[in-house]
Amino acid sequence: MLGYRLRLAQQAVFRDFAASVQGLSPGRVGLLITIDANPGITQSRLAEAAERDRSTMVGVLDLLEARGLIERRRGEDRRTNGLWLTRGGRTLLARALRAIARHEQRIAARLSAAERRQLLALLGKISL
Amino acid sequence: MLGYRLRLAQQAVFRDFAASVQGLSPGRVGLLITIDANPGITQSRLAEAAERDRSTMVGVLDLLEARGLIERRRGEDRRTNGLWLTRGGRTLLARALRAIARHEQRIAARLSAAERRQLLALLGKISL
DNA sequence: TATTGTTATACTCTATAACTATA
DNA sequence: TATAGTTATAGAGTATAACAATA
Repeated sequence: MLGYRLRLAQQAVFRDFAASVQGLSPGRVGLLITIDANPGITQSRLAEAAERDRSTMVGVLDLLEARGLIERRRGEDRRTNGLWLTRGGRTLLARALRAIARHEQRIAARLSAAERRQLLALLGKISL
Repeated sequence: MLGYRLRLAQQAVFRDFAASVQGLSPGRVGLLITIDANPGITQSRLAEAAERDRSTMVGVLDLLEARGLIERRRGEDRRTNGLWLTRGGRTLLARALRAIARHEQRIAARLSAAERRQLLALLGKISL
């Protein structure tokens, strides 16, 4: 029951996210944020941060690179690729972050400030 | 933030579910429950109930049938297949439901009764 | 004409194993 | 030997389009 209701709520929030941040899933935004905060991060360390296999990253980064959002540059350790946001990537990330802020406000508007705090606290207790 | 925390909580609960109910995902259990409650339900109406395309059902039902959990029987409207749980399906469903009850108790144990009610209410407010 | 189950096909997201180039 | 990126492959889980049988 709780798991089910949790999933419904998560899906509702996800739908709102997808509708407001077009063309960038939560996971992709997370990658862009991580790269933005750690310019030159290698693919493997990004994969660790996202808790994904490094082989999974390859295709995702291929897509982000093909869309002109990120750049791979060979590191001084020539086995590695450092990752950077392009100008376009920074622009899109900034736009996505504004959309996410509006999205959060829309979700938060369904709750009072106290309820929101409560919900976060209760979710924290469950997320062992 | 809220969406993210929601996802973490949902994943934590899902992990506990998967660990306690081996070999049957929440979605599959839902199908067995629906068939159990509606013996002879057709594939298309089951698909509607699960909010999936009827073509998606085919493969899932093939698997459940191959595992001997369900039976397809041609309906009097000979375009349709009626679905029934087999004896093995009923046994496994009963076992899964007991495991789910223990799972729910384990999750609920992280919250007081009042907190649990609160959480359900707050999730309801979000799940528009 | 419309519906049911099915198939062929495809897309997303994920992983494991093995390869290559470097270290 | 060990690591980084890559490729081939696979497996859930999902969908759309088209087809045969039936209504």
